[in-house]
Amino acid sequence: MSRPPRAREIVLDAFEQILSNEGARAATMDAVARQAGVSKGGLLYHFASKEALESAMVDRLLKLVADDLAELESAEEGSVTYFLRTSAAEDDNLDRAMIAVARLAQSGSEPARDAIRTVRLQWEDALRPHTRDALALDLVMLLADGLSFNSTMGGDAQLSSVPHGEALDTLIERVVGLTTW
Amino acid sequence: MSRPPRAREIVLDAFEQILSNEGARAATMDAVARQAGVSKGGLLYHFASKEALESAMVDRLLKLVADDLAELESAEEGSVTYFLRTSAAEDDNLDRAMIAVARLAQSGSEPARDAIRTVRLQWEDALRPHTRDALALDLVMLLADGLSFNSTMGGDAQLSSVPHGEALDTLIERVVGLTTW
DNA sequence: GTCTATACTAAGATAGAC
DNA sequence: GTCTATCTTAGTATAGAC
Repeated sequence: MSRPPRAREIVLDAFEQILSNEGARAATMDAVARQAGVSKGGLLYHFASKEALESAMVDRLLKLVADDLAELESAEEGSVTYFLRTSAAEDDNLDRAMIAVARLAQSGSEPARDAIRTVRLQWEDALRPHTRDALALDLVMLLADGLSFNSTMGGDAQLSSVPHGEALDTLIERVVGLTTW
Repeated sequence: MSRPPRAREIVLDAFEQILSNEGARAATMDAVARQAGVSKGGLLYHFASKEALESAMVDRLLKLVADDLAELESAEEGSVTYFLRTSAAEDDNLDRAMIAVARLAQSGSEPARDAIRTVRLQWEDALRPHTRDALALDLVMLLADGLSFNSTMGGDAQLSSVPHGEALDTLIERVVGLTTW
């Protein structure tokens, strides 16, 4: 509690970064150790196996989502607007963790897939009181899934046709108008 | 042209199936050969490398999308309805190929990622004439991304909260009403 | 608490028999 | 055209020095 072990976080950051930038295939123990600036032995002191590393990544996501759910409830702009806006982001801690865990999930990690499903349900429960009806909630969730999916597919060289900036703001505004009171 | 090589397709089916059901990590040459009922040597006669196998999978997707774009144009129910309905499907050839290539993309294959982006643009271009404006088109595309994303995350043990059946039909109907003439 | 050295395993690929 | 056998490399993990 007093002071979190720092090296663990650095290693986890490295794992997250490689997963995001290069995909699960490239996220080997070796690559993670190199990126984190520690030796393979050093890595394995902190995380005894790859599974342990993945599990820690999932835990990080769950923690960040718990924080986000609190944010969401108190968001000045409204919960749904906040949710959709942040679903499109790529550069905060939560989204990086989300992308990393999504990559693990698609590569075959069951715990990662469970986590993705769990956090989706948590967000859905949190937004239910703020949306008109079940249909409106479905629309909001699917839209967020779409935005999130495009974040994971984007990567560096994106320049895709997915709305961003002002177009995205307008879209969110419209959808919020349709789904909330 | 006269008769397509049958064994190739069987191997490709096996690859697709393992990618969909177990993820990219499990889709090894060995596993594909076993599933296809051929030996490793036999597999490598048809596909000289894993890269060749992945490339063939991408080609299959591009081919199926080309067919789908033709279907979409002539769909009785309307292009947008057709598009959204099929984006939620999981059990036709196109969707299986889409899920397989999405898994490859997330695991780190650049060609797979390019393919996903390409087909998204193709669909977007095809739907543009059928939607009200840029914002409506964005909404339709993101909704389809969300539906597609949930297909890839679902897998066998789904039972998730993603709309299906009648709820999905209603949602699609509403969105089509909002985005088309 | 972090490193080097090394063992073990699995994956991708080749050679050549049939 | 498909198989068996084998090689190489890369990835995970262990042991033990520092």
